[in-house]
This record gives sequence, C-alpha cells and structure tokens, in this order.
Amino acid sequence: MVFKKRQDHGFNGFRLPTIPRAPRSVRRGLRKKTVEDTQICAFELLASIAGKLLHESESSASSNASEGIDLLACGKDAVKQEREFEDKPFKAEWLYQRNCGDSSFAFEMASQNISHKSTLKEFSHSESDDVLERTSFIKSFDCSQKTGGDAKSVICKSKTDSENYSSKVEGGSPQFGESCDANVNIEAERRLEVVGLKNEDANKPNICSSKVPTELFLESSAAINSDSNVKVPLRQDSVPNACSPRHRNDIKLGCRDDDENFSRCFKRSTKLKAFRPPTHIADRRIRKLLTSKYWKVAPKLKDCEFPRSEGGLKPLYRKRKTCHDRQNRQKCQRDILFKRRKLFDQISVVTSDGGFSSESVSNSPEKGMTEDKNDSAAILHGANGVSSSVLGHQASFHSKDSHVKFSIKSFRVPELFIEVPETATVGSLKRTIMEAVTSILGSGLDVGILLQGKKVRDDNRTLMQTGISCKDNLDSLGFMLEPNTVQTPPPMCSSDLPPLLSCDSSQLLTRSPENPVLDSGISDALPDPPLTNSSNHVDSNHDTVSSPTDMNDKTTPDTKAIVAVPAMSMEALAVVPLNQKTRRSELVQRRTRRPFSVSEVEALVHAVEELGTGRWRDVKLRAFENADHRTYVDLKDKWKTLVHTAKIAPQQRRGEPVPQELLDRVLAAHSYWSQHQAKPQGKHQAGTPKIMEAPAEVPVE
DNA sequence: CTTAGGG
DNA sequence: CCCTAAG
Repeated sequence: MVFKKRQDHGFNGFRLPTIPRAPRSVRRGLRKKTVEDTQICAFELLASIAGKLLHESESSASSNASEGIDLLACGKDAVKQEREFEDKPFKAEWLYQRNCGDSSFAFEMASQNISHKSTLKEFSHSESDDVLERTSFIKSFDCSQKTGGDAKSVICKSKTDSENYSSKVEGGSPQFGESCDANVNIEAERRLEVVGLKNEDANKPNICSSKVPTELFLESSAAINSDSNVKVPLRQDSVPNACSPRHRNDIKLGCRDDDENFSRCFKRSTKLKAFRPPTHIADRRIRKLLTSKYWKVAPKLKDCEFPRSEGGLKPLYRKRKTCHDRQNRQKCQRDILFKRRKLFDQISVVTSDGGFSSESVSNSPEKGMTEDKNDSAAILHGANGVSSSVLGHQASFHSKDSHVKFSIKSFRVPELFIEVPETATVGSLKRTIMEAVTSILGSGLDVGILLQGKKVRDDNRTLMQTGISCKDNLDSLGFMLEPNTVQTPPPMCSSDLPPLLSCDSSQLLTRSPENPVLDSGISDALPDPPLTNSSNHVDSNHDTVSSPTDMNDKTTPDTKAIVAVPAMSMEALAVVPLNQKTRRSELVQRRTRRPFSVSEVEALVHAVEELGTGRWRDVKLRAFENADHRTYVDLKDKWKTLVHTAKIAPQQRRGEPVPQELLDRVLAAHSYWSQHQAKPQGKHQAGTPKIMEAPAEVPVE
C-alpha cells in the first residue's frame, strides 16, 4: 500500500481538502444573540411608544370609536399586560400567547389566584378576538361497546374560557385519564352569532367583571339551540366599556391592519418571535412549552404563520416530492403522513398521536375465545352516519403450550384536540371529529402491547417469554393503538374512505392512508348554508378549509370580525399539559431505537473517511442507501457519538462494543476532516492512497 | 431539503 | 433520537 505522507494535512489517505470554512456554529452564533436583543429591544420600544400614545389618547379612547383610537386601545391592553406581568415571566408567557391571538386561556393566571383583577379584565379584552372560538379537547373518543354501540365522543372541556376551564381542569385533572363519558360539553358548539354580540347592549347589564359565570354559557347555548335570537351576549363580561360590540369590531379591524406594525404585533397570526417576552428566559420557556415533546400538538409557530388559504398549507404536501427511489418512497410516504399530522395540528384538529391511552383491555377468562379471525369490526354509523365507530373485538393469542385468552372490550381512539369556531355548526363539528378519527385510523395504526406499563417491543418473543400467560395477572396487560410508522405505499382511494373501522388489526396495520382528508381541519367557519350535509361525513373532505383570509372578502364586517379569528390557536393546547401533570407518554411515538451494528458503523466510518463530515446526505446515499431507517441526520448523530465514544475510555462505553480499530479510524477521520473542513473535491488525485493506519481497508466503491 | 448543533 | 435554526 502506498503510504504517502501529507505533511500539510497531517492525515494520510484522504483526499485533498479544500475551502475551509468557519464552523457553522460559529457563523451562527455570532448573530444569534444580536438578533434576539434587537427583537427584544424592538418590542420594548414598541411597548413604550404604545404606552405613550395611549396616555395621550386615553380619555378619548373610551368614547371615540374611531379605528385609530381603538387600535391604540387594543394595543394598550397588550402593553399593559406585559407590564403588569413583567415580574412574572411565566404568566407573561401566556399573555403573550394570548396576544398572539391564539385562544389560549388565562387559566394559568386563574389557577394561580392572581389578584390582578384589572389585569385579567384587560386580558379578557384582548381576548375578544377569540370570542368566537372554542377549543375543545377531546380526551378520548371512547368507542367502547359497552355504551351499547352508541359511540360517545367526549369533549372534556372547552378551553377558551379561562376561568371556567381552569376551575374544572384543576379539580379534575384525573378525570382526563378517565373516560369522560357523559361529560359532553357542547360549549364548543356554542354558536355565537355576531348578532348576539351586537345586541349585547340591550340585554347586557354591566357584566364587566372578569368572571364568566358558567350559567351564562349554558344559558347561551340553550338560546342558541332553540334557534331563537341570541340575546345573551357571551363574553361581554370581558369587554370593558370601551369595547362595545361595535367598538370591538372596529378594534379588530384596526388590529388586523397589516400595514400597521403596531397592531400587527397583536395579530393572532403573528409569529411568536414578535412577542419576545422581556426576558430570554421567558422566551426560552415559551419555546420550550410550545415545542415540548410532550406536546407535539403545539404547532410549530413557524408553520403557523398566516395560514393563508390553502397556499400556506400546500408546502407540507409537497414535501418529499423528490423521493429518490422506491426505497425512499416508503419513507416519503411516512414523512408525508407525518407532515399531514402536523398540518392537521395546525389546522385545528389534533391527534395526540403518541400512546393512545391503552384501553381497558380486560382479559376475560369467562369470555369464550373464538379462534382468531373472529375479530369482528363493529362499525357504527350513528343514526346520522357518523359519530364514531366501535371497535370491539376479541382476539386470542396462542402460545405454544397453552392459550391465553383475551377479550379486548374496546380500544380507545387517541386523544383528539378539536377546535372549531363557535360559528361552526353541530354538523360541522361532527364532521370535524369524524375526520380526525378517520385520519387517525387512515394513517395507519399499530397495536401496542403494554405489560405492566411497559411497552413490549419485541415482537418475536412468545407471550410466555414476554410474561403474558394465563396464570399471570393479565390485568397488567394493555393494548393500545398507536400510529403506524410503517406506511404502506401511496394513497389511492382518492375517494373518501368510509369511516370504516375494521377491527381486524391486520387491516389496521396495512390500511393505506386515505387522501388528504386532513384538509378540512376547520370546518365551516360560517354557518354552513346547506345544513344538509351536516351529517354526511362523506363530503367532509370537501369542506372548505375556511381560511381566515378568504373569508374577509366575502363577509360582512361583522362576520369578518368573527371569521378573522384564525382557528390557529394550538398554543393553547400546549398549555393543557401543565395541568395534566407529567403526562408521560410522548404524544408522538419516538422512533424505535436501532443501535448501529458494527457493520453499519464500519460502513459509516468508511463513507466518512471518504466523504468527510459535512456531507451526510452523500454518506447516506453511499453507505445507507438501502437503510430506510437511517437518515442522514441519524448518520450524523451516529458519527457524533462515535467520535465521542472513541474519545472516552473503553470502560465507559456502552452498548455493543465497537471495535477499537473502527474507533481509531473514527478519530483519525474526525481529526482530519475537522482540520480540513473541506468539501470534497471532484476527482481525487490519482494516486491518493486511501487509508493506512487501519489494517484492512478495502475500498468498496 | 441539508447541515450543524444542542437537547 | 429529536428538534431547529440556518443556509
């Protein structure tokens, strides 16, 4: 072997490096800080300016309904809020979010017994934007059969109402785990007509306290249901004098003005970044919360911004358009689905994909166990055709020796987060839920098995080996439905797939995803004209994704005010977890761990030796082309750990030991490439030897 | 989509 | 492994 020494590089065997460049981290780090500071300053500046303007026009603000003034008023509250909570970063976070226009609620505040009455009030004020929105949290869609086939959707809570919400949740956090069966809170369906708001002057006394009696809500719903005029104004309480219905509208309009930077800050669709809280820490927290792995449901703000018509959403579908080959197709599909899920989140219906609460799988000894295929799918088409499906079935597992009998009474469909405008109809709510459910099922489900709380991952072990046997207490056994990552090829049934819920797990596993049914996260924001299809889930796919924007064009100012409130308030959802304690299971199934085998490491090392550490994609293509589950990020990560592993003492290493030889190569390559941050160069120099320290090294091109 | 890094 | 900011 030719051993050509390259003094200039200090490392032998690698191609000539070139164009070194500063580590990205460096490049990145340099400006990060400044940007942040700048933003914060900007915000503070805005705040102070706003404050001043405010004072100047304060007096007239309450009486003058001109847009300008109102606009100020609008901003004022926000500013004030910020100040009031300046010393309470944490709470401020929520305020910020609130200001962002989401429908997050102030339960944080409420739950903490905040004395700032006035603040709360103001808070509510700004909240007017959300008046028309309701967020419902469907803890579980209990499809249990024991309900007699009458599927029950459970809406545990309407979250928009701060106090209401907080109080209930607070007291009953545990109830989240329970099937909130009869607890159907239709608040989500409250139909708050603009008209109702407008009439508020008439019937509305001074209910300007910051508290919203529950009764009021109920009453409202009743009124609505009766289809009579909605006289009782909801939320008026939260509207200070200066905010008569009319004013409110004005305010909204004003705030919606895109040209007005100031108001812009308080627009719902504004990026969170625009609301950098006073402290970095706070900011950090927000992001943390929003991106908490436990709350995947929280949308990536980045993606949320301006959910303009379909446009804004499309990109997600476009993802992975360039799938390399067949092998990647699967992945593509998977990714798309994943994205869809995210999209879903952003739209309004969210499925907490993670571990679906396992269902009370009781192994009933008494229940006869029919031999396998007995699984019968009980498909329930509510009288109206939708609702939900019951998925009940019995399955029997066989072990060599004896049989273990299972009787799965029901599976529980994953948690759902549903958010619909208050103007949505019951029918649309149904559809929305239906879509959520079908999409979950459609995107593939897998069955998970839990034994004593732990997930049984090894599919190859026998029940006995796993510890599932007749004699054992099967109570500790649980089943759950979880997202199936292994997607089947392309979606085809572009038609709509019936809300079919097959119980046959095998079907669930292979069922191909349906079409972009997820498109319709937000059902009609406007009272759907043709209430006809309200119970027909089939056309749900065509429901308009009423984008806030296109609504503006064709609706009256009033409606506008309502519609303008984008249903994008997932941040609110991010809040829920706080109450739910450490809700263990991540909502999004983490990829199963796949330790790299020695051979994989070898391949990786080899590839890196040749390509360097900055071309993970190439590495992937070259060495892991066929390894669907290894993404370039994985490879990069692996390399990272390899380098680390190589540096630490052998005793500290864990997992499958990697041959020292490989580790040596890792270090060698690492040091080499770190010195020559270079990108590869086209043709290698003729005689460039390839390697040396390592004994055998057969370039496998 | 890729990279580079932090978590 | 995940998540993201950057590019």
